Amino acid sequence: MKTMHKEHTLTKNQQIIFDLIDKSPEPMKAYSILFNVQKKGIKAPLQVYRALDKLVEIGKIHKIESRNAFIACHNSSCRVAKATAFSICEICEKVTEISSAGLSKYLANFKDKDGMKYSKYNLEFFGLCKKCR
Amino acid sequence: MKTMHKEHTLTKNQQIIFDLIDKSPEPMKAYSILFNVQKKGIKAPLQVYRALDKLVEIGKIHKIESRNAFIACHNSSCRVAKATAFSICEICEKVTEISSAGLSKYLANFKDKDGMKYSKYNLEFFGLCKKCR
DNA sequence: ATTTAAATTGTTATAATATAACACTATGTA
DNA sequence: TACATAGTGTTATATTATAACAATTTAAAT
Repeated sequence: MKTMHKEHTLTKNQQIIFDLIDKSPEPMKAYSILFNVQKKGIKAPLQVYRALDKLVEIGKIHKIESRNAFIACHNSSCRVAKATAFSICEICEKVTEISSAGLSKYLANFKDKDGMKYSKYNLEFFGLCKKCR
Repeated sequence: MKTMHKEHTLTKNQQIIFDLIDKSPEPMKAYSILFNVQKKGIKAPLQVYRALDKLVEIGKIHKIESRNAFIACHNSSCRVAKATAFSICEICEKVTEISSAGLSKYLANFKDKDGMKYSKYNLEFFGLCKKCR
């Protein structure tokens, strides 16, 4: 017993789909994932969506909401899908996960007018990446 | 000539759809909007989506990306759909536009690791509203 | 006033994204 | 073993969104 929280051992489908997304240089859409894993025996949308749901839940991947696409988590500070921030290039669609202690601290401590705090958030910045400017 | 920026006079379809969203206490989904405006002669999804696109573009409404739903803008400080922030209750799905000078200033000035600034962003906070706690 | 460009409309069809329902299988654990 | 929980495979369907094209309206610029 050495870890605080359970290590999620991925199931076969979850592992196949995670590996694909993790290798991809850009966010992947569900049906593109489906197309790419059909040779591995995953034939139906639901098999993909179920794996995606679980992978999002345990924080291995994130959904880019404005793009309906999924990206592997490369940010140790996003505590299990609770707090995510991305930059998105509006020309080339490159997406980068933002890893800023300052930003996550600011947002984690943000209180609205009623004094309410929110432990979970998703932030998407839009602009032009270096290449596209 | 008294205003700096053009006043967008809404077209008939845009006005019908904006009025509906503006009256709604909660974000509305496209096909729910369609159902509600069919009696006014708007019969096809595209007519709805085109009006929605335009209303989003001119900042009269915002899209709640995580919900695929649309809400009227009640925040004078969101400069034409460029910078939006919402709180979303995960139980009752109540959505509130956040109007915080501090937050918008912080995000407008946020620079990533490469020193890049993003003028446009969308932030969605999740939690439980007062009623649901 | 007439022309022209730009935006909007109406329409049919279809693409893309996502879930319901059900029977079955694997896995962990009491 | 038996029980609960999570995952699988499958078919069907629901939900969200856009393509393509012809017609019409609007704005503004001669």
